[in-house]
Amino acid sequence: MDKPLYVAIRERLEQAIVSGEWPPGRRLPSEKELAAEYGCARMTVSKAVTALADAGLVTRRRRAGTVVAEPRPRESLLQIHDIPTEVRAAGRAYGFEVLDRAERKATAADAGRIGLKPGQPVLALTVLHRADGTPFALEERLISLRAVPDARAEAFDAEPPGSWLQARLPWTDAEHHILALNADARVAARLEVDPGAACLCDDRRSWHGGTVVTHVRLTYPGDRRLVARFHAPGSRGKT
Amino acid sequence: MDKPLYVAIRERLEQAIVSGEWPPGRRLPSEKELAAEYGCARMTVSKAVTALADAGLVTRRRRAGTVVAEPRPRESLLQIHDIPTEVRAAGRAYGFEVLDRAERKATAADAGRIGLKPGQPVLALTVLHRADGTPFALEERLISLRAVPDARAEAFDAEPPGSWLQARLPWTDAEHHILALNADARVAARLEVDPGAACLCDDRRSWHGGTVVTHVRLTYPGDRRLVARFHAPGSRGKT
DNA sequence: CAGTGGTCTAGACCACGAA
DNA sequence: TCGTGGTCTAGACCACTGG
Repeated sequence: MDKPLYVAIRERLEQAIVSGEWPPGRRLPSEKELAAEYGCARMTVSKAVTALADAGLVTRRRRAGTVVAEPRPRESLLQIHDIPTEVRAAGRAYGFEVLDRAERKATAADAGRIGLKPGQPVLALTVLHRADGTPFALEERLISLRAVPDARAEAFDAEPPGSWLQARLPWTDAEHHILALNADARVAARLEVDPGAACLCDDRRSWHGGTVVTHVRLTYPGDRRLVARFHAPGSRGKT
Repeated sequence: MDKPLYVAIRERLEQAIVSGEWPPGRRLPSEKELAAEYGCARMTVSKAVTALADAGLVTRRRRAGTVVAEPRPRESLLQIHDIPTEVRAAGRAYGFEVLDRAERKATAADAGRIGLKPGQPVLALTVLHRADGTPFALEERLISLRAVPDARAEAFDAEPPGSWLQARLPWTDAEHHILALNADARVAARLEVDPGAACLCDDRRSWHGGTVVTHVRLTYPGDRRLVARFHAPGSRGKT
């Protein structure tokens, strides 16, 4: 695996948190205990736990120790952005259907969207996400089959492509372009909104290491909110 | 100031970079040199420079050293989001006008927006930003006068309030809520778009340390894009 | 090859704040 | 009070890569 020890420690802790094994409020072992557990210096675990705190997964206070943070509000977090998780977190039933699927060589238009050279094999998918049966988001995705050859054989019947991809090839970098559009007839029909209604588009490109993996355009009804939080580098931040 | 040494070092380097004193491509002193310069251990400067690299201000390569990064593309970066900078970076002439200004006790509606208790003194501003004379964004801002008493005496004739605030009380945390709206008559008139046109709203709340400083709603014509980039914690990332 | 950043160690002192 | 995290040291070895 070859990854730095502090990354491995961070991932193990992260896994315990996101899987729910350690629920919000659960206290983590102290740095000293973690150092003993992993047989390393305290600074190494400190680096791992500090990264979790920067990511907002845990809260650290002197004497009180490090505890798993309450999950942030119900809105879509731009950083995470797994639609099934988002819908279920709002207490709604999640469903999806693959409306269209095509495997092809990237056209010039595709190439511009995904950031690959024309001619590279891609998988194009259109997916509708639903919450309590109501259209929630329309997803138009391109997957680089060079980066993810397994996608060719995947039916995407158990999991939508975003979640499937995240499990196999988690992104290391993502770029979102966000814009507002008036719904055209096609989008209005899919999302069951009035033609001309303002919709929010999130064009997202994801990399794994230096490789472009996927491009997705998510179109939401306009009253949906995207939420992004930023923490100025090096500052201690708010409570 | 009592701030940690690695923060002080990061800020000094950051200052040299954002001020343009060290232009893109300029090589920074090596960690060893910086450690000698500041009279501290190499790990301390390493922490500072690593933070700059995480923020994308510099790129680091073994043997080649650390160099000031090329500034990222021309679109609004959600993390930075200074409108004059954004407009000028696109090679357009920037202008703004304060359309409305009122000092008042926070109403219940204000309180919800800015995250303060009702009755706290706030300054409410409406500002129109222009690029080459064309409306670029409509800004509706609340400033906490408890956090920024100087704002009461400021005319905002040289600088728009966003830039002015950033210079006095830089945010340490920011939360953006992004949504799409159909322009109502008032917004359409201000932005000179058709009524009903899709507009992009960025509702932003900013903190300095634990204190709410300001809330701003920026409304853009829908074809404007907001761009956000994320780097997964602990990963090495793309080129 | 040699210099750079990347990681890690085994200590240390201190400030904070819950008990 | 006293355990916790926050910071810092003065070394170390290694991987990578430009010259």
